[in-house]
Amino acid sequence: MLKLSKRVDYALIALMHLAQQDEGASSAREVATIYGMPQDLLAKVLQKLTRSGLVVSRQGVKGGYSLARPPEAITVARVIEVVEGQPSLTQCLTDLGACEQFDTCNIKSPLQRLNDEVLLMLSRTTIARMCDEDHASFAGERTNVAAADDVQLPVIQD
Amino acid sequence: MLKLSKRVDYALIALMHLAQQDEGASSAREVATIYGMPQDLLAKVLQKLTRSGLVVSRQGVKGGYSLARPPEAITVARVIEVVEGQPSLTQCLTDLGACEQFDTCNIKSPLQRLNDEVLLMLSRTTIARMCDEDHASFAGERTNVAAADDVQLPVIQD
DNA sequence: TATATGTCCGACCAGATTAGTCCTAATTAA
DNA sequence: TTAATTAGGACTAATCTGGTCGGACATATA
Repeated sequence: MLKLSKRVDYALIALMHLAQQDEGASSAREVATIYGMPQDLLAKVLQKLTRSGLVVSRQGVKGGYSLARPPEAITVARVIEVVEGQPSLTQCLTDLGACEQFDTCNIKSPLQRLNDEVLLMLSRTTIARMCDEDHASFAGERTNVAAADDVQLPVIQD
Repeated sequence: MLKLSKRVDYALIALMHLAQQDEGASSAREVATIYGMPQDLLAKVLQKLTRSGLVVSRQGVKGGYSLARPPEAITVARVIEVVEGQPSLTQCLTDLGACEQFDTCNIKSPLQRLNDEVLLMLSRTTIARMCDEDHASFAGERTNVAAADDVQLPVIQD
């Protein structure tokens, strides 16, 4: 249903957290416990982000992860690509060989356009922008999402 | 990876086919053989489309399917919703209960916006428009799809 | 140097989802 | 009646996803 995987969720949450950390690295465990996600899985995701140069890791006792570049330079499109591969609405847009059957395919071009538009949108959304939007949701009334009756609004401390 | 399921592909292909059929119904078998897709699976998809009123079916020997309304009135968003449920980028946007862990969740608002934008785009794309775009792809050069390295940034027109 | 804390990474498992098949019933034109 | 067709449930197989485990390596600090 067009869903992003949990891995991408975790990646975005973690990246936003790192973006709001002024200095010093955050360990996978730290981030995992704050947001209530499985530590091992998050660690894997962070490793992928590390290998592809979005974050840097430091091993050892005071180790952890921190952003490798300013949050303005990390797009959602890139994060998705790193974590779960090149995003595309339909198979035949990526593996072009598999489409033999569809000489008569009539949805290639239209879906290509849709795909491009989505991709454009995803690459216009950076981690920095997401941080802004998250904060903005506090300022205004609290009517967004769910029954946020009295969700203890945690101000990210630094 | 943001992929649509095969069912949605089949549904869109079939709907475009029906849209281009001036009169008379097309059987599932006919459509399936033309586009090389498994007949039973397509049949199931068409049944769903029938139940939700996008196409009408006629049983019996000369039976088949035809559009229940003009192709301008069938949006991709609706097709996805019918075939695989309400599309949403992330789980917590649909089942709001599952999010207990994330009081501290920082991605809800930003993803909500992204989700809305994608949905808007999907509901602006109708079967009629897809037919146009498919035809346009013949007129122009045949270079689309595939090696579109530098994605021609499409300006959203309305 | 020893140890605790941390990253790195591959292997593995279980459950969910998806694609696809098969079979039977009901409907209808010829 | 017969053949073609939709309707729909049951089932299987393959794939994907979320999550876990175990071990190797790195490093700050006592």
